[in-house]
Amino acid sequence: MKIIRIILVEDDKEIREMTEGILSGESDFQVVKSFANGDSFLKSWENYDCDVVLMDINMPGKNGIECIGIAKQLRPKIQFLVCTVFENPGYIFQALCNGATGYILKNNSGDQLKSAIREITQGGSPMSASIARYVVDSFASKKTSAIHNEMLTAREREILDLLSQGLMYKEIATRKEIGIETVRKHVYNIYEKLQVNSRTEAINKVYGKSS
Amino acid sequence: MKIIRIILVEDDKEIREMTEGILSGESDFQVVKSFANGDSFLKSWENYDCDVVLMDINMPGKNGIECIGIAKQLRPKIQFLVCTVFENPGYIFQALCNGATGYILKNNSGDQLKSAIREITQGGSPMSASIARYVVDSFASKKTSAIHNEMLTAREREILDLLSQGLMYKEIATRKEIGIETVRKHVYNIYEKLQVNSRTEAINKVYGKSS
DNA sequence: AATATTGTACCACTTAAGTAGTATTTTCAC
DNA sequence: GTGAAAATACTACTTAAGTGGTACAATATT
Repeated sequence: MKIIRIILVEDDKEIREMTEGILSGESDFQVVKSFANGDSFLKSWENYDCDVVLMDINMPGKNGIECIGIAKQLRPKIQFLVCTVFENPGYIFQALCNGATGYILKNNSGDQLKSAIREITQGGSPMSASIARYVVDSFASKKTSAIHNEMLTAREREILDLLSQGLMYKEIATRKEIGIETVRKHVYNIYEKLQVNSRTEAINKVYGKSS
Repeated sequence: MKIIRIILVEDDKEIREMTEGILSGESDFQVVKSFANGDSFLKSWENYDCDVVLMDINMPGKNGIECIGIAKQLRPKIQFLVCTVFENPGYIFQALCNGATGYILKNNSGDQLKSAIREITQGGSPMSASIARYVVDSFASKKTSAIHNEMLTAREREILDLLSQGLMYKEIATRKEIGIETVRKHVYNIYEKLQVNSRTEAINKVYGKSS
């Protein structure tokens, strides 16, 4: 059995020790080091080999999100699992953008924590139910774009897609095997339908700018 | 105990009947209707009250993703749980954008299917491990933008921001109270640093475009 | 069969964007 | 205060993008 080596970063002493207790009861877990705040973590975490870092967010000094941002770039293979009481969407997305691969809430049971750690080492992304819902909902908002899209014909959507990739008319013409003048006309029609008058405006209108 | 009413959409007869069997064994589940394809689902699904729609993707006629897009707009409160063999990122994001709240793979066990259905009705977003990882990774890629951003000066980032909004050089010049030639120069420098040669490329490079 | 839509194509024109230099001033760090 | 970096400004030029027509063939739609 492969041992999962874990670093703990948690400022609350009681929670930290309790977590250590929960994890050390498992034969496939090994807590190699605990840190009481982000600053001390950043100072010496690289001296400890590990697979997973269990990270609190709210801590004196550098917070957990910043720590992840810094540490993930140095060791991209290490999985960072956020464990916090904060269910705030801002924190969630920041953490994920900075390189966290999982995000669970502290009110989860010990069993859930254990399975989250196992899941994250096996290519999953454990999230508490409400967190996952926030994440998934962040995609749903982009649906509006599709509404605008319905005004466009299939061909126009294809052109718009290439347009959004930054291709020149010439390149679009080549790819679609049509004349550049035809591309020009399609684009003209697209802009008219979308009520815009430049490539960038069209992209912003359709492919959105939500987050 | 609240009964969860379920609609099944699945073209493979064997899988459909097996799923019905699994679900009907639970006292809190009730399969109110099964459809063998997207077209027949769209035709009459509104006649059946339900809480959750379990949706396959690959089907003759309209596929599951399209069905979700249409149905979710009519009844936003209903939860759509995709259940498919496809682990393709394109499908995943399309499904979520169209209104799916969960996405699980068919190789999941019956128990996992059951808990996914319960989770989705309780405000969660069940995803198979690998699916969740795809979703989470889609956020991480945006971090790279910050790296590129660091190459730019504060002023250049301001210009780039306006650029991304589709403003003309003239407008940018007015807003920043500088000459249009200066804008031109800034943009030139930005493009050089980002190694691109058009507005759209720059935007794609910095403000993401992963999916 | 008649009509509307869509995709294709061309022309002529205007405006905006991008390229590449040089030069001056401001600002910030040392 | 000197030097480096950044912001500003100008000129000159090339290329791409956008505007607004017309026209015709291939598909839908009715």
